[in-house]
Amino acid sequence: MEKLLSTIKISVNKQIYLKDPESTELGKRILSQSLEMITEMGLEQFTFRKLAEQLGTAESSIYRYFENKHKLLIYFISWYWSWIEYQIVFSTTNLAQPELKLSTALDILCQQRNLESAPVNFSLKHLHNLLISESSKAYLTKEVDGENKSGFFMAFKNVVRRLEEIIHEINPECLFAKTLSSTVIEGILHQHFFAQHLPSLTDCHDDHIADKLAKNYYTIIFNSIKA
Amino acid sequence: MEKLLSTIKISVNKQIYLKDPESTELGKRILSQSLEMITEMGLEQFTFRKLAEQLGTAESSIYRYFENKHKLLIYFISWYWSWIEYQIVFSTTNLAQPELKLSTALDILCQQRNLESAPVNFSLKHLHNLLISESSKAYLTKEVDGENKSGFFMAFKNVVRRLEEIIHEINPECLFAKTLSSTVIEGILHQHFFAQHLPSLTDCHDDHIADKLAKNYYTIIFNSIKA
DNA sequence: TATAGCCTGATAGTATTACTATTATTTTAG
DNA sequence: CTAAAATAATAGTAATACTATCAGGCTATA
Repeated sequence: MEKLLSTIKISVNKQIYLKDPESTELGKRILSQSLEMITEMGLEQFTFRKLAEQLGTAESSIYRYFENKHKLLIYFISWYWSWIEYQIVFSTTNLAQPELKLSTALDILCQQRNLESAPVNFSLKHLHNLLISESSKAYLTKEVDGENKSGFFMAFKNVVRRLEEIIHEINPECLFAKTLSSTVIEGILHQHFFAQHLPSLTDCHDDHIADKLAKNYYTIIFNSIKA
Repeated sequence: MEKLLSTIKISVNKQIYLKDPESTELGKRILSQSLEMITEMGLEQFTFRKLAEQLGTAESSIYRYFENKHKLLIYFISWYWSWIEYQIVFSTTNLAQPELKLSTALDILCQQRNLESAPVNFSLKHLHNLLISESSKAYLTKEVDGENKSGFFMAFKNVVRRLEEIIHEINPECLFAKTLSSTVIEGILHQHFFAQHLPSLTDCHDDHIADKLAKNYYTIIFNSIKA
């Protein structure tokens, strides 16, 4: 899997950026440095000015890659879900039992599997933390309808659809597979956040959190659709 | 119930505001007008300056009630969950069957029951929309730990605990009641948002959405904890 | 009835943010 | 080697998120 992963490239909707950041050295530095800064200081405190300072470049150079920090956020989120989808498809294709597909997909969604083999220069650990803390902000805006039309949330919707399909393989009669799928996928991220900051809202704590989350959500999905 | 509701007052943690907005005419106007403006233009576009303009007052007068718009958001969210908790407790106490408690609590959480009897001058419909679109932003910040220590999220945590208790009444052995409860409560709000803006992520659409949500989440919870 | 104090409204000011524009310099490609 | 593209440096603007000051009106108590 590692070898294959090093040959594929996750591609992101071209409307999200002005200039492909993966295509130049500066672009790559923008990605890795901004990811680190956003996870460290939070999206609200992060600005292109601070990023330019850290990179020893000009604000205007960054604006040539991304219109604003919201688009940069969407870029990371889109990249993340494309990568998750790739892993789910790669790991579940050819599995005979749909139950095994479900547990495999959940392992991937909960980051139970190894992260360290994707073909990028930025930190996947940081990316996961970005998703945990910031991803809801990407769509909870007044611009959501326009951005949805532009396909900015396609990668996320594709992952929801993949899980939905696995659910329907287990029980084709299930009438709430979309709701269950999106609830669980969002829920996993929020539970990570709760474990770090609001622990009374979750049963899944620091140690082996990915394992616990994957098991609990497996039970929730599997039992929900069995009746 | 209506009579009783008109005599109780939902109280909000005093650290959230500088001066109780329910205590003066201006304060009440701040609440109802800001609620309308936030749901209309979104939290990001909403400013105290615009609010002051609409109210025909000065920005500085508003700052005497709330430190900033984040605190105002927390005020509304806190008020909302206190009110939901009140309704859940009021409606489920003395019910014999825990399954009925569950469906009652879910009806309330999904807004399946009548909203129009709470003792306030602001719109509960707008408040619900505020929660749908903005509530996650209250805690997805770098200040979450400090604000949690100050008790700003207590009202929300209480509601999660109420649902958790009902789940444990149905099955005291359930090992993931907190996760299930917080996932469903957050999920309900997000499903409302998806129905409005990202419909491919939900099975619950416009017509009778509250009813569908309540039924689906009842099935999800009930089956999850039965095994 | 006087007076002290609080609330409000008006005005002004500051630091920061989120950009846009211009131009000079460096890098790269043919 | 030259043209074009990319970058860096500088400057500037409108808006935001406040903070500070002060005058006028109303209100509670002595």
